[in-house]
Amino acid sequence: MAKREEGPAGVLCADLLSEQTLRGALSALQRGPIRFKRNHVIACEGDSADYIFFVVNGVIRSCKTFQNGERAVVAFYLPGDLFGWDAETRPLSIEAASDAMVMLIKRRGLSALAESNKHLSAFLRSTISAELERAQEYATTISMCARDRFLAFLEEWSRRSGTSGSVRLTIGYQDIADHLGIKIETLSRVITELERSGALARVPSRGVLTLKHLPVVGQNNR
Amino acid sequence: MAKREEGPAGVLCADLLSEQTLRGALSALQRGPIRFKRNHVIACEGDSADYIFFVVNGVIRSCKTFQNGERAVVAFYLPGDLFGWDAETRPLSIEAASDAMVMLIKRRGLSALAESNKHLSAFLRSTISAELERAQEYATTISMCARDRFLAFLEEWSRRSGTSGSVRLTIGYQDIADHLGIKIETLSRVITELERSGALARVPSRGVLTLKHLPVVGQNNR
DNA sequence: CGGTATGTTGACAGTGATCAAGAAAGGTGG
DNA sequence: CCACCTTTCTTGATCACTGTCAACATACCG
Repeated sequence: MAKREEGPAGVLCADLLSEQTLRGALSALQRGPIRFKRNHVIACEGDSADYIFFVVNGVIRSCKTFQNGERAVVAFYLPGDLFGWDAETRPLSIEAASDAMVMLIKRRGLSALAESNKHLSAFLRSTISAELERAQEYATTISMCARDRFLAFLEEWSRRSGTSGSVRLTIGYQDIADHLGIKIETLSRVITELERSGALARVPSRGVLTLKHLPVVGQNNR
Repeated sequence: MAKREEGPAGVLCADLLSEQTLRGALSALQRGPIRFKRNHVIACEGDSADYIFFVVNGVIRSCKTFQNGERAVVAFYLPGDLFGWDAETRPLSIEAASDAMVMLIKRRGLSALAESNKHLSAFLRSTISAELERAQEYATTISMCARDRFLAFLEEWSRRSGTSGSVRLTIGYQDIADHLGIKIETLSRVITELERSGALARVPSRGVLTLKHLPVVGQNNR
């Protein structure tokens, strides 16, 4: 589960690659990788969902923007993640949370391919299941206070990005705040306070947080 | 999408039933329906997930209980819902939020069946996808104020239960509050205030809320 | 170098949590 | 059917956390 930035062709999953025909069929369905700059909107809420996405590098966010300008960042996708397997029309917009490279895969084509290939079919099911489980774990933070939401986020980010000890946050605070459902000022204060209490060390250079110790999450609520 | 309480055998999906062999194979995998009383714990967090569940009637909740006794209700499942397709071990506990009848289906068996039946395979994928989409829609409420969270909940409940105009809440306020990440006192106040302002009418009898009009959700945040 | 985007800090206000008490509803046994 | 008990919901007073507004600091970029 370490790094999976394997480049254009050999994409989806090591197991799947062993099948020569599948590999060929897949490469016929995919476009890219395409480069996106930070904050570029890759797909809009309401668009027809013709493609699913594979993150080669960078971070993608899926989010909803409300009429009043507020925004909820529902999820982040990291290198190796396959996502966007939604309904016919996208319920959320897909945007680059950092400079990123993304591969696009035809949804219908992949769907058809899954009909005839049971490995692919099982793989897709487990991929979606895993995302559902993450979404549900995220949902358990709804009753937590700002500090615990951030710690839960850090924990998940650390786990998913495969790093240990130090966590490199390559996305902006605004994105994190919108993901946690708190304001950026509150996020800033939380981080400052964690640093002051010695739970966290901030490396001055480039968005790198080093966590020294994680206080238990889920003890306090709002 | 109306009522789907079709009883033991003819369970999963109308399309699937047309296949005689599938029907037979499925009935070999399922147990039940089993009756559970309100608050009965059907499966615990950490248990191995040998079965998935099909709700025949009543309401099931999946939730996480924290060390401090706080609880987060991640999702409710209504009659017709198929769920519990998690990892090997359950990330959440499964409990009856009202008196309910549930069918249990062997996970491994269904998984094996899906390998050889592409309709079932596609059906499972779309079922999980739909749940993911609901979880993500739910996630967009994380930044909302108590009132808007409740309204979003009512909207979803109304849509999913297939009623229009009047919504019958067959579950307790505590469950709803824990689902929305607010305290029961706050929930009570929100409902009282909505009623006072004329947005909602409460039918005195038995947990039946009649909604007259839904104010726009997502305008205010906390 | 200046300008814009991003993050930090302070003062204050508002929402929701907490604590406490009471009311209403459901269930049980007489 | 009523008395009693338990559970669930309601309401009030107070407090803590987080949002808001504003000013400033810092980093980034042409």
